[in-house]
Amino acid sequence: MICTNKNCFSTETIRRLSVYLQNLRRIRETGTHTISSREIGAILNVTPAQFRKDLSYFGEFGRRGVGYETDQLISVLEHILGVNKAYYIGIVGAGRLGRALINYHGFAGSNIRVRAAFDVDPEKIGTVVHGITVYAMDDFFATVREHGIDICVLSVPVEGAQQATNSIVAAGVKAILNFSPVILQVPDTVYIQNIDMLSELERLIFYLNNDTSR
Amino acid sequence: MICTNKNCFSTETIRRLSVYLQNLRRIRETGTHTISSREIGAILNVTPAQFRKDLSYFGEFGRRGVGYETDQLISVLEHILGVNKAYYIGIVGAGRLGRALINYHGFAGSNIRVRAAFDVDPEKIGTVVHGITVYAMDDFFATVREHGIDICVLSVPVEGAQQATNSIVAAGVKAILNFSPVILQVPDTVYIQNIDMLSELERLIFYLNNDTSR
DNA sequence: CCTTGTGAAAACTTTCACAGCT
DNA sequence: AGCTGTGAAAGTTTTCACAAGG
Repeated sequence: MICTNKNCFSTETIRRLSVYLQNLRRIRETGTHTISSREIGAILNVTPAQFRKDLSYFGEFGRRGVGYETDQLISVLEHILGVNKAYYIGIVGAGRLGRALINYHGFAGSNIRVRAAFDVDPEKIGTVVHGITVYAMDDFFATVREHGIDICVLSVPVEGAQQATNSIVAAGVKAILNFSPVILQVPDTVYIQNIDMLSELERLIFYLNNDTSR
Repeated sequence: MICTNKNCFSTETIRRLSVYLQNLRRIRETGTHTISSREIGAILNVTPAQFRKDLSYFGEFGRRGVGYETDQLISVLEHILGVNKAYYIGIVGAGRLGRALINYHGFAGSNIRVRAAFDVDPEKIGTVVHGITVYAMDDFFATVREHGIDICVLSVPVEGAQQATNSIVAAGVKAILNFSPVILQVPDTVYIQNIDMLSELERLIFYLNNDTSR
């Protein structure tokens, strides 16, 4: 549950808004100028009512009898999410996963920019991966300042995850995307999203074992 | 909502059980033989009641006045999730992300084994990445049979995602972990979990912009 | 006749609070 | 005294269904 000064809505609403945005960008490429909640629902596997409700927390953006204008809907979503300005990412942990993320193609078309990477391994420090320099964790604080890092992606091994998190918090970064399979302890002024591949896979395994016929 | 022949419970329950399992394995390493729901709750940021409720759908595993035996709890969770036998993974798309996943360290200690990778790029086909051969998508069907692939991880670029999914479905694989930012269309006999980095980051950006003081 | 926006209802999930056992 | 297991209550999210508008 999230409450702004205007309204309260589900955290899932925000996740879905981002999914709507990404997919509408792709839909726009196909030359679709107008789209209804029913059409969006069919493409994104969401009920039309869910889509309309999600938007309703932020205003009225459609035309009755017609639907939504693709362009307008995209700017509305960008504005709601706040992604109409650039955000700078620091990748903490320049192992295989970290290096893959530096060059992640899915950020294309968004305002998210990877600006720096960090590691403790002297072999990696100073190397340049796809135009991004790998800095020492010792220089973390200064480098975060210098590059204006807004969000850190944590891709270090489990053992170092909490310690790296402490550095991130100490440097004043308020948002962390965590790929390590640990629950990080942070003050509640810092936002965390966890991406846990193992638990997603184990969930799939549960489904395979329990034909929860849908 | 998931219903087996015994019981109904939240899909979130399953996700959490997997998180409990991973963390209990780590807790066991520290020599903890007994643990209470209160202690687990503090470590994993879950209410003790939530933990007990999650388990209650599957039986009674604790001792009143004492707590849970770590070893026993781990086997119970492995058994519930069905991860006490090995599962074989095929990585579809051997780009940067795919290659990082082939060597993903987080699978250590689990029964999840990467067995094969696939790509359409002739440059990549036939190469061996950390002991895993990259096969041609043309050989997908046969290779899936040969290696007994249970789950496919989809790490191809957006443009090829639906087509690759169609091959996966046609080959009879019933579970997909999807890293591409598209909603895949599959028959409802196939289970999908989506991992969408961009939407997780955009959610963090929303939080940064709306101090939803918690 | 089609589609949006939305209160109200339904469905689902979490938390409470306490009986029951060690 | 301390902790589990759980029905019942509270809280949250989704869906329904329809008024209002093009």
